[in-house]
This record gives sequence, structure tokens and C-alpha cells, in this order.
Amino acid sequence: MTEEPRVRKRDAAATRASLLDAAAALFAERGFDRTTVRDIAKLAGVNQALLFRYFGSKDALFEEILARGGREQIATTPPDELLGTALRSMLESDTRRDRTLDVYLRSTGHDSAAAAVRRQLGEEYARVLATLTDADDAELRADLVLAWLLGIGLVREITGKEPLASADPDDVCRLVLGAARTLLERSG
Amino acid sequence: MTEEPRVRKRDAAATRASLLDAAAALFAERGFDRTTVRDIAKLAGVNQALLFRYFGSKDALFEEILARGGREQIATTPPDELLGTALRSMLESDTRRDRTLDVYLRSTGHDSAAAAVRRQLGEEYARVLATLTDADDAELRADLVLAWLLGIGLVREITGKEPLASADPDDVCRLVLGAARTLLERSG
DNA sequence: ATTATCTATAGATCTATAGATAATGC
DNA sequence: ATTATCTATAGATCTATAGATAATGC
Repeated sequence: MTEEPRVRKRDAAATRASLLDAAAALFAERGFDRTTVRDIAKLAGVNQALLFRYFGSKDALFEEILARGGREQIATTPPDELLGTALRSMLESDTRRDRTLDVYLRSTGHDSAAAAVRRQLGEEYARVLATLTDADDAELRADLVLAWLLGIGLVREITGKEPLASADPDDVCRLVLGAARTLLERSG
Repeated sequence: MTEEPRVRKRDAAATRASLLDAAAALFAERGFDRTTVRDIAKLAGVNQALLFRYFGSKDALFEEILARGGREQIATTPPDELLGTALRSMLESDTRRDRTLDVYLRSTGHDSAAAAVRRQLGEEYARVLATLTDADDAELRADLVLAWLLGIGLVREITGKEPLASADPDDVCRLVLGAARTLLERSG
């Protein structure tokens, strides 16, 4: 068992990584504005001045977290399974899951967050989903499906409205995929 | 023509109302954390100390704005038209429209906002929408439809992703209502 | 010698309050 | 006399930086 050493040696790369992880966790939990650089440094177990040394500013750190969010997934999933896969990975309460969506949902006051989502959802998910239908408003239909995913994330993670917040992922998937079929099916 | 007087007389009620309107506009535009009490007072055209005299704190003012949001609408609309009406009123770009949804969508870091939406959506919209289907998971279905509305608002107002952000309200209504029918129709 | 880390603090906010001023109504 | 409004500022943040300290590798 090679445990992580409790007392690290001087290691710039590890310190940088700790700050990234700590920031991602706190931004996901409280949003950008309510997370202080001192909170981040404390959780990472490093001095707060190092945050500025390695990232330059709190904003730059935020941008880096948004940029590293969810980049694989898409390429390895067949288009007609993408919606189900994305939905399910969002619904699972794995502690190991990607929290980038929560970072966005809790930082809607920050313009960079909006831009990042626009870019990532747009140039990846929307493009693939739009290939599933031959309707001439395919892109709008794809956007509506993505808006639904974001809305479900919003209600479950932030608003906390029941019964959706605690609903079984299987039930949610079944209902959403059934209704989304209306939007993304082929006309022929 | 009885114009609003440019130089008001001393009028506590009018000052209070000005502060409420100014705060609602700024919270909708920038969210709670990025709006300062001095911004609000400046837009309202009153001294910033009056905000504390009339509301006690920035938080209390925020709560009051959330509480006054969208209270009528529901009672006067037949259940089966509620979804269409709510969707359409959200999509219209009337400058006169209720901005409470935007306040919430831009203040997701603030717990009061989440509580207010949970309460209002829950005890009003969700309850009515759930009567539209006799499925035994009617409440979950209603929540999913509401999550969709929130998600569409999020993408249009905050994320700004095209083509949804600029899409024709008629097109959006047609697609959403068609797909939502799958969730809310009666089985019999 | 290099550079990761830490100390101390500047400088810019931001919310909130105490107390002064002045316009109104009896 | 009452009370709406304004002045001035306390006090608590928060981001960011300059410069000191100390652990590492050649």
C-alpha cells in the first residue's frame, strides 16, 4: 500500500494539483463568489500565496477548472446512447464524479462559467445530439434536450425540490428518455 | 399627463418601492453577490443608509424580492393550460415581465433563493401539474417538466447558447409541449 | 544557486450603524 | 415634534503582492 505521504516534500506540481482539487470541490459546493482563496488554500493544505504564484489570480484558477471539465466521454459514446449516458452520469451520486456541472450551476453570476458551458455543451453535446434527428430544427431540439439536463441538475443539486431531488436515477432516465424521443427521433 | 415628479417629496413608501424595484433589476442582472447595496441605492436614486432603515439588511431585501415573485398567474389559469402559459410568459422578452426567475437563476449560490424556488414551484406549479396525469409517479413527472422550464430559462438567459437563446417562442412552445405531453397525459 | 514556501501587509472593497440635518404635519 | 434623509465612518472582509526564509539538487 503506497499511501499518500502526510507530510509532502516540496513539490510544485503536487501543490498545484492540490489547489485545483480543493478549488473544484469548494466552487462546486458554494460557487465562485462565496469561496475565498484562503478557504481553497486551507483545504488544499498549502499557503494562500501559492495560489497566486501558480495560477495568477482567483479568476484564472476558476477558468482552469472550467476548462478541464468533462472532455472525454463524448468521443467514446455512440450518438444514440449519449443522452442516456450523460443523464445517468449526472444522476449518479458517485463521490468520484465530475463536479464541473455543479461549479457552473452555483456560479451563474460569473460570465466565464456561462461561456464555458456554452462552448462545451455547444461544440460537443449539441453537435452530436443534433445528428440524431433529420428535422430541420435539429439544433434547437438538441438545445432543448440539453436545457432539460441542466434543469434537472439544477433542481436536484441546488433547488433540492422533492421528489425529483431524491428520485431513483432509473425512473428519471426512463421518463426523460421517453419524452426526449419525441424530439430526437427520425421522421422517416 | 401626470408625470412622475423628478424631485420627489419625502415619501417613505415611494423610497421603499424604488429600492425594491432597483434591487430586483440588479439582482436579476448580476445576481445577489455581485450587486452592492450602493449600486441599488444609486439606481433607486436614494441614500444607501435608507436601504438598511427600510429593510434591515441586504439579505432581508433579497428575501422580500423573492417573496413577492409570481403569485397570481396560477389561480387564474386552468391546469391544462398552465404549462403553456408559464412557458410562454417565460419566453416573452417583455421588459415588463417578472424577473424573479432571473434573480434565482443568477443567485444560485444563495440558499434563500433555492428555498424560495422550492417553495413556490413546489407548492403551486408542481401541485397543479401533477393533477394532469393519473400515473402513480405524477409528482416526479411534474418536477421533471418544471426542471425543463428552469433549464430553458437558464440556457436562454444565462448561458446564452444558440440557437435556443434566440429561438422563436412559438417554436419552443410547440416542441416542449409536444414532448411534455408524453409525461403528463392520462393513461385511460 | 535555485525555487518552493511562508510572513506580513497594502489597498480596495462592502455591509452596517451612530448620529446629524432638515422637511413635513399638527 | 416627528421622521425621512444624509454624513461620516467603523469594522470586517477579500484579493493580491513584496520580500524573507528554507529546502532541494548540482
